[in-house]
Amino acid sequence: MEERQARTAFAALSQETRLRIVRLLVQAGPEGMAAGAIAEAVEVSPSNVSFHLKDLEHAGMIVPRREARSIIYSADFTGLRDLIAFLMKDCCAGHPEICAPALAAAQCKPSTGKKKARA
Amino acid sequence: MEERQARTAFAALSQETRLRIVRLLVQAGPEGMAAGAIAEAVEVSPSNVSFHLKDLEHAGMIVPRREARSIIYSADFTGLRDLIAFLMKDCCAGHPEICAPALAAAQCKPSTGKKKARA
DNA sequence: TCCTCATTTCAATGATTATTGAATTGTAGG
DNA sequence: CCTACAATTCAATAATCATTGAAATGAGGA
Repeated sequence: MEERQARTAFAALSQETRLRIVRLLVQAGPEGMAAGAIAEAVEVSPSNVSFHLKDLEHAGMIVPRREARSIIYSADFTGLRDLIAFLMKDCCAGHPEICAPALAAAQCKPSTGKKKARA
Repeated sequence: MEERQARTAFAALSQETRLRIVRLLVQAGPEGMAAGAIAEAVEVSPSNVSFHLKDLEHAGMIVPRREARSIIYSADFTGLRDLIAFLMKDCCAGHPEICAPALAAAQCKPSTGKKKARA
C-alpha cells in the first residue's frame, strides 16, 4: 500500500462519524447496509452521511453497490487488511517483538465467546 | 485502546510530515533522534516540527526524553502496537480470514533483506 | 554570570474539513 | 407520465488544522 493511500485511510478513520460507520459495517459483514439505514444508525443527516460514505469509499474502507432504490455499503476488508499491513510493516520492520503482542491483544485467533481458544 | 485515543492516533498519522516522522523514528529504534535532527531529516522548520512532535506525543505515537541540551524523541512501540490491535480487533471481529493475510503482507516474520526467509 | 545553542511557545494567517438545508438525480410503482 | 422515495450534489458557513516568523524558555560551557 502506498503511503498516500494509507494517509487517506488514516484521515478517514480519524473522524468520529466515519469510524462509527466503518465499525458498523464491519459488524454488518458482507451483506452491508443501505445508506439510509447507516444514517439512522449513526444519527446524522442523509446528506452528511453521504459525504462521509464518499470519503470512506475514496479511502478504500468501504464499497458500494446498488440494489433497487437503495445503495448498499459494506466494509472493504481488503482495504482494511492492507492498512493493517502498512502499519505493521512500518513498526515491525526490525521490531517483530511488537507484532506478536499486537496479535494477542487483537484476540485475532481465539474464537470470541466460544469454548476452545486454539486447536 | 479507547476509540477516542485511536482516532487521535489516526489523525496524527494522516498528516504527511507526521507520518514521515513516525517512520523515521521507527527506523531509528529505541535510540531515537533529537528534534533538530528530525526537523532536518524531514525538511521542515524547527517550530513546525515541534508542533507535529507535540501532536504525535499526545497521540501516543512517540515519547520524548531530555539529553543534555537536546530533546530526544523515539517511537512509542507500545502505542503503535495498541493502534494495530484496535484496528485488528475491529476488522477481525468475526473475520479472522482477514488477519492472516495481513500478517503475511506485513512480512512480519521474514527477516527483511537477509538471505533466509525463515528458520 | 554571560553567551550560545536547542527547542518550544505564541499570535497571525492561510488552507482543509465538517455541517446544513435546498435542489437534483435516479429508481420504481400506480 | 406522474408521484414517491433513496441518495447525492451543491453552495454557504462554521470549525479545525498547518505554517510562519518572532519571542521566550531552558541547559551547558567560557
